[in-house]
Amino acid sequence: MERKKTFTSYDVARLAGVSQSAVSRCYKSGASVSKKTRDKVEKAAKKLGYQPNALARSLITARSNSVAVIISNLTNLYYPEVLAQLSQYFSEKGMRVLLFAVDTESQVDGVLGQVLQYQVDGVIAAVKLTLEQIKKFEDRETPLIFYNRHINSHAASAVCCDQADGATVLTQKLIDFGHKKFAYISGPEDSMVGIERQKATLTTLEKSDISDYTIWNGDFSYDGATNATCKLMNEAKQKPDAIICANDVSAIGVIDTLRYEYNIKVPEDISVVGFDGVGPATWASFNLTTIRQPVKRMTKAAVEMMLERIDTPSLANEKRVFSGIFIEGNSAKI
Amino acid sequence: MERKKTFTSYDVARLAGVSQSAVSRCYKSGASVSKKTRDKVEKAAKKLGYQPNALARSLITARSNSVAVIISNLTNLYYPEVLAQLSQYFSEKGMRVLLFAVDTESQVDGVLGQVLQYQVDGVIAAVKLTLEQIKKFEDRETPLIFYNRHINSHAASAVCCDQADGATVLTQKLIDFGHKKFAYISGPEDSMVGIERQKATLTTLEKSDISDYTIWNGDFSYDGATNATCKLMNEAKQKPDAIICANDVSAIGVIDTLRYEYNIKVPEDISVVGFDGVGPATWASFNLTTIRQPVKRMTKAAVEMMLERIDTPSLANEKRVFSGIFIEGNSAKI
DNA sequence: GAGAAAAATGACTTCGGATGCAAAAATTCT
DNA sequence: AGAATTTTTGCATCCGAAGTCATTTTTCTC
Repeated sequence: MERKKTFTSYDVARLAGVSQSAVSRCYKSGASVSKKTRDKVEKAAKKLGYQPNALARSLITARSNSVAVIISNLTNLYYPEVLAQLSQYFSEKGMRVLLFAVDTESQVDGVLGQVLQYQVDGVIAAVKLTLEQIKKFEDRETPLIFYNRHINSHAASAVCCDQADGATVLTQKLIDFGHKKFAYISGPEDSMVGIERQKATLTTLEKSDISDYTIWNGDFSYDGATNATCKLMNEAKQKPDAIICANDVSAIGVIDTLRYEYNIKVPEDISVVGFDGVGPATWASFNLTTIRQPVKRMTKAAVEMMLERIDTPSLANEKRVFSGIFIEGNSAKI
Repeated sequence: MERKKTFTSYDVARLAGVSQSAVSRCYKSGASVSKKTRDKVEKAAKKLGYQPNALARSLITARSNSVAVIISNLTNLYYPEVLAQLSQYFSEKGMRVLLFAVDTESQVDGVLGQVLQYQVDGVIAAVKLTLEQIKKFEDRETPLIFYNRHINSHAASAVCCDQADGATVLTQKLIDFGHKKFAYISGPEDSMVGIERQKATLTTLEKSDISDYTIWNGDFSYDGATNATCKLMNEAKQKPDAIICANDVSAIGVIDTLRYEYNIKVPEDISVVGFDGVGPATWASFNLTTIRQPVKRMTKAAVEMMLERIDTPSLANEKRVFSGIFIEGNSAKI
């Protein structure tokens, strides 16, 4: 495994007849270089196809210009959009994204070591971290921003969509319309987002003295929702007239199952609502009534907060909470 | 911007009462370290929360253990799955993914400089590159593997799904069933994949002396397909009895439009087929008849080829072409 | 227990670019 | 033109871990 033959600043310097420092300065904005030297260097660099070695630079400047993005479940339909946006915005700011896609949140711990080793300037985590794990970043003064995960303590910054608010709005609208019997298709038990949505939903129901609801275990997935729906239809004593789903993909699974397995009309017979506002939610087959998360604004906020904190590590932690946008589709009578 | 206070191998060495070399050796498998020293070092490292600096290591070893993945369009529904798999497999092999998500392929050129600067050990490109761009990687002996893009010359390795074969199978099945009048919803003009599928489709039709087909411009997207379908239904002299779509998302757009805008039954009145085998294709609403790309096998192959070439840069270029899998759904009479 | 072989260790150098500093060159001012 | 500035420039050093090599320690053999 012999070293690759790439050119270094010394090669450029030799060819241009200047010192290595001069070459280095040509790649640093605001450095003092005469036009003559700059021309010589640029010409030589071009001739050799020279590109500065970002690793060497990072080693000395202690800035890698890269950010780790830790995402739990890229097949979730919601996250790819988030990732694309983050990547886009960071790229515009001259930062690179080092992707850590974990299958299950249990893999997170193994990944964190890697994250630290790569000397990333910051971390965006769309997974849960323990306080201990958070502390590791704190100790290093590496800014950490959660995406759609709160942390009880104020140990880290976060960008979130207001899950509770969105769920409340949705539920209240269903109640106001006159729905009486509810079912809730839940997310995975260990999902913070799922728990918040569920809690807000149930609270809202109970505030209106509605106790006629059942909860069925989905897991944010189409298949999970399908199973939950079958169970619901087979086991529940009476059919609900509204089904509130933990996310859009679940809602889609529910709708499909109702329509194609039980020949039930949505929204005529049963209303179904989701949460997220993913692409397929707008497809004519579903035309979901849902809460859309303002992904662009959220990711942009995350990137901004990150850059601020990289420049000024002492900045206090901050949480930015965005309200979801109610989308009136045609999957619920509202 | 003062330097972050992280511990280095010297700190560990001092605390453990050994030399820096000893610390370094403890982190290299197969190095010669006595148990006593190793224990001392491990204890000290743990106490300080020491993590080796991957940048410094990469600088001296000329191996960054990271791979650039350049992807054009993460909102495409097909790519997130690819990215998740790549990330997963690379991670298992101890490699990191540096993500370069470009919006349009015109952004690629700007990104390539970055890719090189980061000293990635290899590049997976799901975008088109010019021969000149390819040559840059060749010059550096950085392995380059295309994903679902051919390059005419043998200048680079590639992992592809056999677009032509898949399209041929699908088309032939439709012909064999007895469909006579066809429409094709195309992909973007500059998409290699789209062109190959289209060409194979048309060739197959013509081989069976079918000239009764029309082509409508989609762009791999739901909305594009919707527009194309409306045009088709409004402008075509007679309705097709089969619509072949450049990808699954288009097919879904077509089905929805036919059903909800024109009240046409699929597959009873018109057959619709797609290509890719994305998640939503299996949803009950669509139950698409399609060709599924074996994404797991393809990404695994890409990762394997990459690791081989990183170890042995002199390896000849190689193309691995996988056949798609015919999925008989219920969106086409076949 | 002496001698030979093997294993472990640390001093020193290296990777490639950035930067402080002093010297040199260019510019401005008397 | 000469002095006083200001701008450029190059030398030397640094970042943090890895590898080379000579030296020391341990293990093994007879």
